[in-house]
Amino acid sequence: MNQPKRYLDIVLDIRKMINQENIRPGDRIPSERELAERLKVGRSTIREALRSLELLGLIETRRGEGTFLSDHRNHQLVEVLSTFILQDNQSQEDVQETRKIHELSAIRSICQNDATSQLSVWDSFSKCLTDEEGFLRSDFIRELMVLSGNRLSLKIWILLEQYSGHPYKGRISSDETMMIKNILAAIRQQDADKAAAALTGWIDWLQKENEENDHNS
Amino acid sequence: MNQPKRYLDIVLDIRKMINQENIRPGDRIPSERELAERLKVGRSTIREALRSLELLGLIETRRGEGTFLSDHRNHQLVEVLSTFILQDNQSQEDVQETRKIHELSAIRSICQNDATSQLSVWDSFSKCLTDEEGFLRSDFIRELMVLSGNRLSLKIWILLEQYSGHPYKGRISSDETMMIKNILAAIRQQDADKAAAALTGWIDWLQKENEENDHNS
DNA sequence: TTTTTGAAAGTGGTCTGACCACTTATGTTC
DNA sequence: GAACATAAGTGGTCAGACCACTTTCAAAAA
Repeated sequence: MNQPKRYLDIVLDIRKMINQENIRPGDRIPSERELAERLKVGRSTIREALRSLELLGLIETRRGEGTFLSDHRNHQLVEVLSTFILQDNQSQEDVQETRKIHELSAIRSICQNDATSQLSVWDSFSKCLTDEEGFLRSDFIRELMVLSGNRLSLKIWILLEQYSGHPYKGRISSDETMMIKNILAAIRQQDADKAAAALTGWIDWLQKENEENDHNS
Repeated sequence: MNQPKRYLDIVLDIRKMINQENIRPGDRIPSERELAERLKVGRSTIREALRSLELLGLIETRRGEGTFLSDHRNHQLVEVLSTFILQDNQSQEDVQETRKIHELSAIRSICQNDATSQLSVWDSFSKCLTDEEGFLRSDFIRELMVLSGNRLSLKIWILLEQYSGHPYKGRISSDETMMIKNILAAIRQQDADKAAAALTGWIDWLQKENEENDHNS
């Protein structure tokens, strides 16, 4: 009777327990030893279930303190999945392009925000531009991703940015200031197509820049 | 100094091992006992890492046979996650939206292909439409993702599609045939904006459809 | 010879008990 | 009352032991 995985039942039992005892995100769940006793299984089985849930970002464990129900917004699974997905996808082009996909979608999304959100967006960016000292390209793009409001997309972008060799390292040059101002202007006008085009221009320009640097070095 | 989780390192070690030894989906990976010896950790630690990967659908374990690398198409991830996470609106919306991002980018990319590629695209889709029996919505969208040529984007999409509860299950109804024809027409005209708009229409229509079904059941 | 059988080896599944490292609560001392 | 030391509780890890199951392969049977 191929007895199907005990730890999977445990996962469901734990979920049921969380429901019944009204455990909320951030609360502590019973200790491993207590769970083992209550569910009448070994502690190792409990741990296998918990580790799975932890990898999914559903719970959080702190040594010496306990196990806590997470507010599963972490999307931690992306990090692990990505290492598996990207393993055979050495095609750098795919990574670059996918990163661009998320960036362009983000700026389009921002353009479609309502006016009040629009205002805060403007604030964030113009503050960045005036602060000439130490403001990096990656900060600008990251701000873009954050403001789009899609946290999953942000997480994916962070990973892709790392995997594609940090294309946005370095400070914003005076040449680029104009491009960025064009991007901001398009956002202000809520013109998604124009903003996307302007951003594409900057990204491609940067990429060419990076390639030249790679050649020289 | 909070020693970072050992089993997470193991996950990465296993990934590296898979890479180095060129283990392909379907192949067997070393036994738990061998992994424990090679990585110099206890078997229980190995198991915690493997259980996590199993829940993610990245590997498959068969008692008495061994552990096998899966072609990440497994369902249990969705089942477990949905029981935990379905309540959380924000993250669900993020997943849906991110999936849509990849779909729209794919269709835009296809529209920008050259004429010869365009032709084969047309072939693939029209063959799907004439084959009325058993042609599923997911097949159409998947074909879209494949034809875009970005394999990384395709892989991410597959995961998101599972993670968001298989929104494209079911056959294409006669109502939808018209929408799809509009999409194909836009592709033929290489009009990216039009194609994206048409696809958005279909996706949103489908989403509304799914929500109604959920209410009824 | 070919087929059947069955014991052995190998694998994942589970349990137990023992430490370790860390945090929190408790109580003691100053 | 404050500072410190101790104990209790918790997750992290390990080793060893069975169990259930599959595969293998050599011995026995046909």
